Amino acid sequence: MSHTAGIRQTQKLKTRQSLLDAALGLLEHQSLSSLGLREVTRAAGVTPTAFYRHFDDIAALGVALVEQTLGSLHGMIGAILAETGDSEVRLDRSVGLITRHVREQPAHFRFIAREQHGGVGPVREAIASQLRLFAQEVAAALAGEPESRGWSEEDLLMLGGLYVDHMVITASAMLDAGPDDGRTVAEVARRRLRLVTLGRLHWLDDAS
Amino acid sequence: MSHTAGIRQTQKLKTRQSLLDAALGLLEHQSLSSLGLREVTRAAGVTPTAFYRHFDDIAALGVALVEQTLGSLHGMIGAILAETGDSEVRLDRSVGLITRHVREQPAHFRFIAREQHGGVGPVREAIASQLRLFAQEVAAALAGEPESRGWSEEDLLMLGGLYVDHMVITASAMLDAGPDDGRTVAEVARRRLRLVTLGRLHWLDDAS
DNA sequence: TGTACATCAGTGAACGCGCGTTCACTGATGTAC
DNA sequence: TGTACATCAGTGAACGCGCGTTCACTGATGTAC
Repeated sequence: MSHTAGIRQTQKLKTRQSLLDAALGLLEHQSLSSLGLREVTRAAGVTPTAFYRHFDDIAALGVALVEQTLGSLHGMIGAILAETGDSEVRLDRSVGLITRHVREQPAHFRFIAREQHGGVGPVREAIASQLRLFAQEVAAALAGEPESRGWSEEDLLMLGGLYVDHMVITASAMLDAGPDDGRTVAEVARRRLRLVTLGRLHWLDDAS
Repeated sequence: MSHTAGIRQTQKLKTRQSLLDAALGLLEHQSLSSLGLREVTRAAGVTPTAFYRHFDDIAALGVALVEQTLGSLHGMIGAILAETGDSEVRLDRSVGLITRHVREQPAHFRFIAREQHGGVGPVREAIASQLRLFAQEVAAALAGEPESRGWSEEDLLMLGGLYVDHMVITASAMLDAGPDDGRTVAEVARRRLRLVTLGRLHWLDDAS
């Protein structure tokens, strides 16, 4: 009933986090379905059997990793879109923000890009579910803008999904590119966003 | 020096194809990096050692699979875009063609979607290289259209890449969707394409 | 505060199993004359 | 066409290895009185 965490629980959470961190590190150069339980515990500095105190199997660890990785990004989208100002400026900031996040936490984005269509069902579903949430958040943010007057909810969700997919693609391209090609990737991402935004502005031009 | 294939070579190619087919089948429910050599040979009906007569390792088989899978799709894009007529009709046909291909050869598309960002480097590179080629083909086809007057080569390539990425996303969404949701996926894909096409038509509207 | 017992995160040994790779081989196919 | 030899795709046994999972355990932390 106490609200402060006991020593035991604190230590347990620390070990759990070690497992997650170790796994994320290892996943930078391989995919989840080839990640071994012993490999993870070895990197985390615990015995293989300790793993079972925290997760049923590697797939369960993967799902936890998805939630931790994408959960921390909620709100980030709203923050970008809430900004006012010239659309070109906002566009620059959006791309810049993605670039920065990818450079700061490459392993997180690599993991999501890799497992979005990877071989582990529960993880795929967890990612799809989170990305659907993101698309809804974007749609909700777009709905409040004057440019969205007259848009159906369905179309807003379509556009939100388009932006989210674009972000994932951009992040993935950033990761594949060397540090030199990063600028090129960002520039192409900016142009794509510009084109999509143009399409958005003319979506209701002609109902015939 | 003979131009007709000998019995030996014919048989060897047949076995090689068995290995590729068996692997593709197994990859429907797992990713390449967790695919075992023995697993493949077992499914193909040959001994494990026979594998080495055809490929150095599983990664090499993966690269061959990429070439076989994506190589057969070249030209398909040109065929769509070469069609004349109302843009709405062309758009419908494009989505319809993807839908059909995905339904006919789900394993091929699943493989590409999964390994595009998968854990096997050489395979990722082979896919990226093929998709770059597709983007160039699309750009070349677009260049011939009146709507592309005044477009820089760079922008055409950007748009080509956008279309290709969109196709991959659509194919992947098709695969994830049940047969019932297929219509919804196709409808959303159509709207996205429409929006991108709208953006294309207004790309040069305002140079200020 | 002190004591006696319960809980449970992490240990370490043990298991059976399938893996990738090696090696010497077989016998059908190909080639030279 | 027939013969003698070379090639080489596929075989089958054997290897050492790391895997996931089980089990009984230890000892620090938590709890009841």
